[in-house]
Amino acid sequence: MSLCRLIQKGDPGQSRVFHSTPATIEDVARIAQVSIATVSRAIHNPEKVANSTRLKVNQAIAITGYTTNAMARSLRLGRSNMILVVAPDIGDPNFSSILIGLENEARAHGYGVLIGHTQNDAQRGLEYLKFFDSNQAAGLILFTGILPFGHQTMMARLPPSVAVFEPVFNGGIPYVGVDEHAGARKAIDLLITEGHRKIAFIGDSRTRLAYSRRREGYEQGLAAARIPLDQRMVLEGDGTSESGRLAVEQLFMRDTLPTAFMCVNDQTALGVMTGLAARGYTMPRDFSVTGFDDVPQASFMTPPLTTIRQPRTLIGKHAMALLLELLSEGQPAETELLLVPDLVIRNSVGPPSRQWDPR
Amino acid sequence: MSLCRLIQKGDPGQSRVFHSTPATIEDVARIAQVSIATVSRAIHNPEKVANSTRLKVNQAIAITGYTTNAMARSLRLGRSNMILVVAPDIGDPNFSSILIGLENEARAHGYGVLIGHTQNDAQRGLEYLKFFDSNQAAGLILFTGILPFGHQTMMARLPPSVAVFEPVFNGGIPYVGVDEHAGARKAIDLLITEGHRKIAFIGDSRTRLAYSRRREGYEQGLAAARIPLDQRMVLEGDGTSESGRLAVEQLFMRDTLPTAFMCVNDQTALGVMTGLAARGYTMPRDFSVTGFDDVPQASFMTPPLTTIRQPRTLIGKHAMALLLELLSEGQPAETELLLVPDLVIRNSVGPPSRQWDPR
DNA sequence: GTCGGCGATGTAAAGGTTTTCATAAGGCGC
DNA sequence: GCGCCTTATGAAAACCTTTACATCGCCGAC
Repeated sequence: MSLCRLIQKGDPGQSRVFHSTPATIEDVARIAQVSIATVSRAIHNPEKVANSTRLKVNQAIAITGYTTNAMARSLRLGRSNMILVVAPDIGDPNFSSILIGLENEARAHGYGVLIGHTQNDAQRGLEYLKFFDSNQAAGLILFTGILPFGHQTMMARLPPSVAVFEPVFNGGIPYVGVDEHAGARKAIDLLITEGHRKIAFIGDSRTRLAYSRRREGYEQGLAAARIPLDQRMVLEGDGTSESGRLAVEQLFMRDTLPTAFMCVNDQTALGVMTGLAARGYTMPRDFSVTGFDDVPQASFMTPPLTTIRQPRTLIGKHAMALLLELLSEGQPAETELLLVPDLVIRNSVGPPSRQWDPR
Repeated sequence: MSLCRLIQKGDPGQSRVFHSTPATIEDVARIAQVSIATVSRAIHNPEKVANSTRLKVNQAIAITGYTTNAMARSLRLGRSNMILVVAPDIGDPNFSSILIGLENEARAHGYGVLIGHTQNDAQRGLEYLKFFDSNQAAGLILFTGILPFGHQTMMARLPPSVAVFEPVFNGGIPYVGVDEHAGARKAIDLLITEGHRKIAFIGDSRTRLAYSRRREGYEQGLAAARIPLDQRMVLEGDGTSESGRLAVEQLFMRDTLPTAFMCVNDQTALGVMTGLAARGYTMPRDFSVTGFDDVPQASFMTPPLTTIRQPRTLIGKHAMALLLELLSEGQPAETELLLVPDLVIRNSVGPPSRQWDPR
């Protein structure tokens, strides 16, 4: 009779996999002839039950195909095993690779990944907070440094969070990203090694830490090579390819042209190359160009772009690990984790053209 | 005294948003001076409570900032408000746009989107089934026509599912995707309109319905223009750019060359164009090439690829709508929903070169 | 032989919700 | 004025788990 419920529930003609109602801990307890408390312990604190009992329970679990009901568990425990990942735009070319890292790490620890995108709409960002209010998510990954709700007001209710890819402006939120300095240095050092001395920096005036850090890397690289910084060579765009094109136009209106363009990101680099191509120049013969990020299109540009690759999947992995640590320890081991990005050499960098640098 | 718990729980110096413990339905009931049953009804079946009572409850909800605990709700209801989206590879260029549509539609209906990727590993696919066993997800969206677990065995336990982008081989699973026939017709018709008569089709021999349908579209287009089908013009690749390059090599070894290449997807088209460029030809002067999908790189190819755009976001939206309908109605309204894709004209198609078509 | 302590297990409460069933009140037809 | 139907509400069970506490038996030390 201890088997009666199982049989009654299952489809007798089929194997155990085809229950209409999933088995509960009670089914397991009945078959193993123990109490539900023991079953729970056998699962989550195996060292607390006798070997013989554990064996019986495991057999019963195998027979019933029991899986813990996560809803009941979360309800009881007061926390879920979901992590919410919010991005302003899921379509961001960087997003999916980071997501892979996030998801892998989460899954390895029994967590699920929930996604949301806000389209930069604070209202929509707020909607996602309900996942925390209603206990459906335990932690938050923030993409692109944007707090998806009003800044100050909401800090107090903010769940355990980790920012990824770009730090959150002004927040005390742990951050996992790339060592922008080191990356920028790799780009500028390459250009200098190729022989360039007049190197323009096409920046991004939006207040993102990442961008100013890349610029600092540029300046440090020049300084290290004892090349004086020429402010006329530093232009501010907004990170779009259009702003890259505009920067080229501006430079051509002046008397001094650079031999190379170091761009704050790949989009800008694309714009720069488009602008130069429109004027009839060929890269890297006439000008050298570097980007930053290594977006998927980078290898399809003409010429394929030499750039700094974001270790996206790795960033995701570490960010999730940090968040899970935060969740269990309460305190993050570190508040900022920077990974050193690699230089990807393609075909947009060469020695300076004699035409512009007749030295 | 009805307020005492609220005050005790809240931080008196702050607004209601900063509770340490979230309000429960009981807090609301106490403040509104009604039973918890009434509160629940006021929220989910407003027409079942008196107007005056509903008002009291709503005020109490506003005061407490109450949000239904989704865990408790799901536990009680036996179903969750999460939809699992599984893809073999999250990094797939088509994935993120579809995801946007999926997520938007889900959120609009109070559902959350959970993601998983299997890397084509059935074992990992199986792991995701636990989300259903444990009641954490109510429905499943399958990406790229792959059932992430062994085929036959698992069909019986399969949760309500909708396939997206590509139909699931042999499964009775509702499918939302693109009208491959219509799309292929748009490509072939364009080439024919430009004057091409000798058009090669570089296919994908893998058994995906999508691919054979595109080929059917190719054949129908030829038939409609009364151009006899030349089997030597139909090559089978495997959907990779490498197979596109190989197809070019094969064709050049024969006596008859086409004037245009209709490719089963953009990757193949990229390979074809690479192969042609390697032999010194320029598109579209010497050859015309079309793709299918409009992957993000398509506009960065040389020349920018004329292709058929998958209405990805729309597909996602409809797929999620279909799944939610399935969840509430039990039966899908339709079992296959095909959206007509648009032709995106860029610069890889022109009139046939005199060199190959001296007519 | 008794007692303390310890290891293994069971009992029961708690977590927050939805819903069935019962109750109560109010309105209406006769 | 009575009974019946309807409408509004409340009490309590059920969903499934985890865990604090209680119980029980056994071993070793005295």
